[in-house]
Amino acid sequence: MQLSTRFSIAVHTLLCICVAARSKRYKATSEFIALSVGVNPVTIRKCLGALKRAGLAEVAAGTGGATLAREPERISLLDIFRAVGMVEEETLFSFHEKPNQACPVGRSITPLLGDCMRHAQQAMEKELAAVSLADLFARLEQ
Amino acid sequence: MQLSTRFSIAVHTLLCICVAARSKRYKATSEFIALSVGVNPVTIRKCLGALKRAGLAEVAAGTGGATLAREPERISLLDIFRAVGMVEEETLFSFHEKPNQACPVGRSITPLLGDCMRHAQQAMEKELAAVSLADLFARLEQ
DNA sequence: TCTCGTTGTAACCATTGACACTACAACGAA
DNA sequence: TTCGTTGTAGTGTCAATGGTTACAACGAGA
Repeated sequence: MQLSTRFSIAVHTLLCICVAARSKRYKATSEFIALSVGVNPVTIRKCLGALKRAGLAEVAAGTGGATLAREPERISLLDIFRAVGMVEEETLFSFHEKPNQACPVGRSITPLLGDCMRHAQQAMEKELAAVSLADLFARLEQ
Repeated sequence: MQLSTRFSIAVHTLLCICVAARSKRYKATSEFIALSVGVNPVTIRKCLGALKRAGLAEVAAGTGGATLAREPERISLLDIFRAVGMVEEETLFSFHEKPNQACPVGRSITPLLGDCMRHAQQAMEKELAAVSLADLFARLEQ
C-alpha cells in the first residue's frame, strides 16, 4: 500500500510552471505539462485545480497557462502534499473501526496508538516542510 | 488516500497476545482476538501469518493460540509496520511512471524528489522505531 | 484411534480509489 | 467571430481492501 502519485505529479507540475516562467518561450498549459509528466492533460487540470484551491497556483481561464501564486521559496513540499489532499490532518494512518469497547485492549488502543501515529506523521511532514519548491528548482538547474 | 488498517490491526493483535499471556485465563486464538479487534477471524489469521513470517509471533497449529516470538521490549512499531507489508523499503510515496526524458524536469525529478521522499519516510520510521510493544502494553495497564 | 477445536488458504464478492480517456460548455484574447 | 484552453462530468479499467464461506491439515486429549 502506497500513497498515490498525485503528490509527485503535483511537484512535477509546479516545477514545469517554474521552467515555463523562467524561459519565456513556453506557456504552462495543461497540454504542455502533461507532455513532461507523461499523463493525461485532464489529470493535470485536476491537479492544477487542487493547487489553485490551495492558493499555490493560478490558472488563466480561457487564455490558458498556469503561474505560481507566490514565490517558490514560500511553497514547501508539505504545502503541496496537503494541497493535493493526500491526507487530511493527522490521518496518514487509518484505524480499524470497531475495537471492542468491552475489552481493555479495545478500549484503550485508539488514543494510545493514535498518539504514536500522529507523532510519526508529524515527523514525516516536518521533513517535507523543510524543502521548498525553490530548493528543488535550484537543484534541477545544476 | 491512507495507509490500510492492517497496521493498527496488527498492533491490536499483538497487544491481545500480551494480555492473554499475562493472565493465563485466556488463549489468544484468532477467534478471541477477532472479538476484541472487531473484524473477521480470517483477517486475524492472515495478520498472524504475516507476523509469523516476520518472526514476531508464533502460532500453534492444530492446538491453537498465538504467542510472541520474542520479548515485547524487542518488538518495535516499525517491526510491526514492516511485518504487515505496509510498505516495501523506501516506497511509502509512489511516483508517476513515465516522466518525459526529453524534458529537463522529467529527466531530473525522479532522483531529486525521490531523495526527499526517502528522507520523509525515514523520519516517520524513526518515530515508529522508538516505541516498543512493551511501551504500549505498559501504558495500557495504567 | 477418534473427536474436536483451531489454523492456513483458497475462492468469491462488494466497495473503493486511482487513473485514462472522451466530450463539451464556458471563457478570453486576437 | 474564431480558436485554443480550462473546468467538469461521465465512463471504463485496474488494483487493493476487507468480509465471508468453505475445507483440508493439524495436535491434543478422551
